[in-house]
Amino acid sequence: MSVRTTARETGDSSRKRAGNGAAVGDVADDIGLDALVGHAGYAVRRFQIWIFQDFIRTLGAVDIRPTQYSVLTVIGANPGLSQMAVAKRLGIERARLVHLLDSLEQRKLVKRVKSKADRRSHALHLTAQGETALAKFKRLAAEHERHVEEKIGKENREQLIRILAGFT
Amino acid sequence: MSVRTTARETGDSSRKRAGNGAAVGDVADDIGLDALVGHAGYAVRRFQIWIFQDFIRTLGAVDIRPTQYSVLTVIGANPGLSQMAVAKRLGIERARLVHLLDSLEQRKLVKRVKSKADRRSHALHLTAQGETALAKFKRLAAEHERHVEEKIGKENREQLIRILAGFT
DNA sequence: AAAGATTGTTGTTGACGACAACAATTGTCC
DNA sequence: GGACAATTGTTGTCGTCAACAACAATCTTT
Repeated sequence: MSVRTTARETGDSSRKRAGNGAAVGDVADDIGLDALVGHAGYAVRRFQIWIFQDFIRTLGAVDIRPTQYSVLTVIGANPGLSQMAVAKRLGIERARLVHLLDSLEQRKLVKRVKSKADRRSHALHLTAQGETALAKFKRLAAEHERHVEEKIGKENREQLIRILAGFT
Repeated sequence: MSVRTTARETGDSSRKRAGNGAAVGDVADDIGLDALVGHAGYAVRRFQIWIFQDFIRTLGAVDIRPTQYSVLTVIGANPGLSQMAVAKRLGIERARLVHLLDSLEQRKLVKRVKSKADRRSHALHLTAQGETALAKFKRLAAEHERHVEEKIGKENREQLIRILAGFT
């Protein structure tokens, strides 16, 4: 199967599958992906890379990465949560959350308050500075979301969110 | 594996947006995500993690990870490609591809043939063993794809692939 | 032929997920 | 009430992965 070709290296060769049209263009030199098309995971991975890069770039001025943003958002919406609760909600290891919070606390965006109900745990809160900062982050995140719309279309973005709502 | 079976309890309550329905269930204890809902990137990230885990698990018996599969697929469809061409096509660093190929070559699935046209580059080919192995991998990948269908629905999967076709 | 670009390679850095072990604390069971 | 198990935050290790930087060998350009 698929033995033919002398195919010089970089060279195009193989008249490929014209049916698709366009595609990334930037990346696609013109090599036939064939079997890779139709794999949901591959498309999702590539899209996820793109969307994260845009997020990081758009929020670059405030130096906030996607994971940090999700942590701040959850704490902002649910003040007093324990680290365990936040970690479970976002699907990240509590060990990883420690470093994330160390960083955010160092930047005075979050504070760990010793819980009196359970002296093992910390109640997480945004600082006043953290609140105003998060408001700014949200505006930038909204801008990023507009980039997504421009990229895949307004309806497609909504479709996407609807389809994947179960994973949120 | 390692599907942590959520223990009860987050001691939060705070009933929030119940309108969503279902959701992951495993993850969502009941903490309001609020602003996180509506962010395409977050949903995509969570979905991508799920889909990769299923892929890795489904192809676990043959010890093939998503990136390895994509490399084999591209080489199988375009024999003779250079490492640079494969890397560019898949959007991975050529430095990273070196290790990937080292591994695949060690397993006798791929061979690097010195190109006589350009003595800097290697022409990549599947070995005979690699061809038959890839056929098996593709059957398992198809099974994985069926898992995706079961998870999000047949039409939704097709919608997804259609929406993200530009990134493939 | 000299200067510059490309290819494969090695190495480093940092974000990230998965685990394991630990002290402090709480919960449970007898 | 007290021994034992479970939970919480923490530290550390390991492996994956993207992003760079540097390098030797080899084109390509002038």
